[in-house]
Amino acid sequence: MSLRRPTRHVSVKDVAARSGVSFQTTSKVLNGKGSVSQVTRARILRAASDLGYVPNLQARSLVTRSSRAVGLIAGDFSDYNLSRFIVGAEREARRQGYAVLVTSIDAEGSGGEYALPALMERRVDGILLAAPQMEEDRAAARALQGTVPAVSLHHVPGGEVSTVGSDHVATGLLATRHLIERGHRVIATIVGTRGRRVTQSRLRGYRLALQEAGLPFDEDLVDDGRWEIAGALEASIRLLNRRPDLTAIFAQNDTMAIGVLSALRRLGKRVPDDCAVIGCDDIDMAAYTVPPLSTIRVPFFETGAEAMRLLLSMIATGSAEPRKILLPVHLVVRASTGHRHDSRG
Amino acid sequence: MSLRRPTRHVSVKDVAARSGVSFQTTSKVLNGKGSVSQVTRARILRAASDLGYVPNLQARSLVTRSSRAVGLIAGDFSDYNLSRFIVGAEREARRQGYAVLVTSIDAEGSGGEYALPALMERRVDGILLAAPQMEEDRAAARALQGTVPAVSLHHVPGGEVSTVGSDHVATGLLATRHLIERGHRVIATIVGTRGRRVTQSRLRGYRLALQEAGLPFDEDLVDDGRWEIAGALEASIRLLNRRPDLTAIFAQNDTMAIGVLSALRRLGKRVPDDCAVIGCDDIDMAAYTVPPLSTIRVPFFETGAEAMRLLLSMIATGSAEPRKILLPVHLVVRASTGHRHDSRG
DNA sequence: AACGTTTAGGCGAACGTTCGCTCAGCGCCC
DNA sequence: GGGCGCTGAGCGAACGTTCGCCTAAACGTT
Repeated sequence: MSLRRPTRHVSVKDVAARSGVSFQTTSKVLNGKGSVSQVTRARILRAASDLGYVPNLQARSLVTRSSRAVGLIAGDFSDYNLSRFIVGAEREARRQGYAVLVTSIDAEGSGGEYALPALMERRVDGILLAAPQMEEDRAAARALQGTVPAVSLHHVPGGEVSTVGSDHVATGLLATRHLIERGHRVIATIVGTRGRRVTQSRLRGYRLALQEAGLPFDEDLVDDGRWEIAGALEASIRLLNRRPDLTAIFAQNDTMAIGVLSALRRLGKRVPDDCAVIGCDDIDMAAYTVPPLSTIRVPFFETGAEAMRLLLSMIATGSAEPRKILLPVHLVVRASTGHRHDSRG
Repeated sequence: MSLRRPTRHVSVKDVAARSGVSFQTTSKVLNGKGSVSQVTRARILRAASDLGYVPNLQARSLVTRSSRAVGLIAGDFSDYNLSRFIVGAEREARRQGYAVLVTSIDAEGSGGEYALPALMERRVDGILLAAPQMEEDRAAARALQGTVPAVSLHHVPGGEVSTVGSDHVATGLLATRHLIERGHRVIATIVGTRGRRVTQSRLRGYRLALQEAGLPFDEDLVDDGRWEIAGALEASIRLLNRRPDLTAIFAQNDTMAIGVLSALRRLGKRVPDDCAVIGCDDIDMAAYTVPPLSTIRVPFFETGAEAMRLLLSMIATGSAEPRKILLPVHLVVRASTGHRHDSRG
């Protein structure tokens, strides 16, 4: 009864003492290994349940050298997309009996240099990265080298880290192509933060679609909405000032699309008649804006699950060879892109 | 070099070997304990950094009997409110050097009976509950008894668990009182899931405000929006059918308020002239609906931080005495409740 | 009756720490 | 010059597991 600070938990030795066998035998029974007679097995199990025995996974991982825990380095998960991703990842980890240790890092990326060592101290078996603001963080990428298997939602400098994501180029392509098919010829786009890869890829999709249709690309039709409602609202106004002839706007996410709708309403423009709007992501709210928002559905939840699946398989097989997985996206048509537009170009 | 499955990490013994002292002395230096001469101290630190030593917190917690980790049992954290709460809690834990182990449980509450043992196996020092769907879960509450300090965001049967939350009665009161001050006399309310405590408390606030003003309470003015946009949309239509004379709607959260706005637009009613709308929570989007939504700001982030602070202090002091903390909410006036309404009652 | 083979369970060691005790050496004081 | 009190460092034990090896008894076989 040598008690230190906190109350002692019941250990395998306590169970052993109560059932009159060695603690190693107890361990065997509890893990279903070795050969133990029916009667002692029953006696041990009984004792364990009487005592309320809960195995100590920390002690176990000390000897097995595997914690069956993964670390998750996440950006702000009050962001809808990220949170869906995390839910998917957590669910999959749990399904496979892994614990998830989360550390979030701030928008400015502070905490990033702290997050990794903190997880390593806890001996996680692998790391899942979900913090887009780190995508150009070379220091973090280097720190990750040769530690533990890692999978990332975002790009990681060096290309040594496996990546799971959705096809952002296709996203931009499908959205823009849809507008073109609806008869639009002057199509603006509101992009997210310029430095981000997503932004560039979706923009590339946009240009590709224009090119396919033989439409010119015009810098005046691109503006920056900083991923925010307010940013997109202002960008919409600037765009319409520069190009009053535009008839459609592709916003690089649904949140910004809501800002666009807000701006158009304020300017007295009808959607989709005066101007069509399409977003990306397909957040819950997209179906309930006025008018309901056409969008490109991005499978965040599935991406998270898939990323975790990949990570756990890398842990299991010990494979370190980096893979890149892209999940498909698809078009969801709602009222904001309406029916066929009468091209006036 | 007795390597098992995964690669061996460098341990305190490796550092000791390289600097020619016993590993216990090395441990002392690394923890800043004991008395060690400057020169050996420097030598040890040098060796540790050369080798890239990372302490093993699992081994440490084995002997100290404290993992410096807390468990977080969360509902769906793609829910905005919950995610803000979690961000606040995680941030505070990190600030105090604690790791956070998350397990999410599904909407139906499945996974709840699994979550607790999973955390106990990992020997968390405390548990933070943030899964409103468990608020009547007696089995879970019992399972929590006498294990480890716990703090909850939601009510826990038995009242043995400390609770941190915001003042839901005040929320309903402030919202309704605001509408009354604006001159409204027939005020409807759209509630969330009926069984929930939040729902009941906010409804109580609503009734209190009516009573204050000498207005009658009418069941016909209450309908259920199930916390969802769609639910609130349907509820709004039912309400207006039953009571075409209503001039204001108080939705029990902003998401439902958006559904209300959507319904009113569909019915050709102007906001706030024909009908004023107020929500609760103050989600980001509230400022960008058409018209911008008046609401009651609920401090989710701060609630999370406060809850974690309480939990960690309980862990530190060993105190088990349950506390109830309520954080204040406040009114945010925007266009959806407009200016003074001409009472026609 | 002597010999393999299986079955049931014990035992020591290791995982990476922390902690408290011991002990040698040294300078200091009366 | 003997006792005292530091300082610097070592050592054994413990935390709660898993794992591989060992052994004693029981069994079946010619």
